[in-house]
Amino acid sequence: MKYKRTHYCAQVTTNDEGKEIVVAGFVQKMRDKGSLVFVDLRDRTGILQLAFDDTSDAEVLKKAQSVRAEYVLMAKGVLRHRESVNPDIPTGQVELFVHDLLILAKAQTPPFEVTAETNVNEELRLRYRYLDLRRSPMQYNLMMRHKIVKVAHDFFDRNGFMEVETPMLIKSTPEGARDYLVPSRVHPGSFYALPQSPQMYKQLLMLSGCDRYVQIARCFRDEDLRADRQPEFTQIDLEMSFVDEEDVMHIGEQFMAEAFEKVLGIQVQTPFRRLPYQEAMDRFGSDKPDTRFGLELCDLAPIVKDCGFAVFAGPAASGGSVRGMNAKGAADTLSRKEIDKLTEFVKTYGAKGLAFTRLTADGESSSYEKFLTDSEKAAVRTAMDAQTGDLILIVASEDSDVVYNALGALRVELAKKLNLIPENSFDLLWVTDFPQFEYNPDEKRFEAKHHPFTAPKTEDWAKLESDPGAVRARAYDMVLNGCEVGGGSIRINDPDQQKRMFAALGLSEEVAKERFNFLLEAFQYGAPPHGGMAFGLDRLVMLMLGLDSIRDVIAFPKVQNASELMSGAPADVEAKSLEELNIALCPDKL
RNA sequence: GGCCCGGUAGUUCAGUUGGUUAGAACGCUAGCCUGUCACGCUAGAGGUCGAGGGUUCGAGCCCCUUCCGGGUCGCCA
Repeated sequence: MKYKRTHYCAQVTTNDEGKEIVVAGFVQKMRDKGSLVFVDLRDRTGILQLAFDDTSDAEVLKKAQSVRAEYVLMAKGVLRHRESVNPDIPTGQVELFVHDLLILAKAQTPPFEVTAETNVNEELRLRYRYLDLRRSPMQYNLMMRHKIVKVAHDFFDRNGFMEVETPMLIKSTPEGARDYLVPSRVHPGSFYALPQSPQMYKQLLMLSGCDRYVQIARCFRDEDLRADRQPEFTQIDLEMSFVDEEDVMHIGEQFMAEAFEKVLGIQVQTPFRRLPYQEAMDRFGSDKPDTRFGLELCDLAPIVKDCGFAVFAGPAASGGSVRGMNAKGAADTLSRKEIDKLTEFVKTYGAKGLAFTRLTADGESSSYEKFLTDSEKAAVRTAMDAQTGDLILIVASEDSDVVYNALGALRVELAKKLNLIPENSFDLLWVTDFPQFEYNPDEKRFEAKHHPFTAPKTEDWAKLESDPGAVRARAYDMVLNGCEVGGGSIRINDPDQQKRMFAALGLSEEVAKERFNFLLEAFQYGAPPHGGMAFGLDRLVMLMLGLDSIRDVIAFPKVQNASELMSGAPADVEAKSLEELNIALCPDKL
């Protein structure tokens, strides 16, 4: 470098006027007024105007006139007060009158304008991600992500956690999400898996006496993407020895409080509210409820179990579920047509339909009240606290999960439609007392809701074999604005108990041994009681920044079909590479 | 795997019941301009209408298939 940079663009202030300074960056914009030229120079801090005129060296002026958007420049000059001030930018009082200009790199015209507000198709942004990342909102997102990670390093260090790296090439365990597999060259026909989480390794670190572990860990799950889900993502992963739920949750809350305070300057109240799983489901139809608004669910089964409307009476009488919510004051906001749309909406969650009563000031209409007696009709209205102007929405199903899911989703959809969600608000809570198991009707067996290392509540061990559906886990999820941002549990630390858990999950002793022998074996050598949790970093950053796409907080994200548009990954490999790995492709399946 | 939405200059979009040579803005190129900062003025270039097939005298528009991107259900211990 001919010169050393002395200032970032937006760091200069009126106090620097008269000083000789050197700045470097990209050309945001060039305005050529003939013998008066302005160049807006951008670096990651912001923009500084460079000025040239006919008192400039002729060569320098000519060079300035030749620059184009996104050229890379270094400029040496004297900072001076502007003749005409621009109040819209932080450096709008000053400009750099340039004595020497270095064009360090030329740039092709970019495929889209590199400006803060861009309206461009995301596909194009991702194809040219390096240009997209030059934009100030993306710079901001990456910087905020960095700050959250920094808080994590500092906070956990201060609290006695040590960072340990766990392997990326591990043994595949077919439980849970689909693994990404990596073929082994030296073991033909064998595969590593990329970790879905460092779960077993961090438990082994507790057994190793690390006592408190943390890792900013990359995790991989070969499942379909969503707006808030990437196949490759980052967890703030932690584990602690000699603790119970309270200790882990306390650390988790303290970390969140520090992150919000140091990164956003927002005080969050600790301890967070706690909601047992069943209450969350009954009131909000979700195990990750957004409690920033009402629209709570109401159980109508007791009222309609004997009614003449089979759609309600059937599920209500036979262990299914009939629940509703009252969209207060929405009778006029939502037309029949929009209610039909909501009906289609709940159908995507497996509901057969959406019953409604619309109490507009001009009159009442209902899809189901004609089937009820006057007293049943009144009882439903009373239970829902229905007044003129309200809209009652009801879902009934033999499958309670369908009712919870449909209404849980409908609740959020309605809140958005009716603008019930306060902006810039953060709602943090714990959901506790999760069921240990989830019944899988296809495989006709119970599966771990969390994972197979989660300890059941002490008093529920007795029901492990006799009534698995009633066993509650020592697990907890942290929920932020209706999204799961973290979760964890107290783990099983006794090898016999762990074996018993595997058996309850339908894993034969042989299978359990084959998959988890190293863990079971390790536990024979004395595992301290331990537990931990993991935060989804990407999702946390997204929510803290009020964004609705996880891709906006990941430098180089993947798109819906799990490919990366910039590099084109995944891609074919040379036949030689496959040969080396003893891998043959099935051409008819490609 | 299912459902929904989108794909027209470099970009964002418009494009009438299917009808001549597919438009606008921004950007780009060239020229002019001493206080611009959404600079201004003048001129200009720029299109396999995602791709393939079909219907039709005629397709950006209708039909089928397919590719790409987004949302979502399933899936995500």
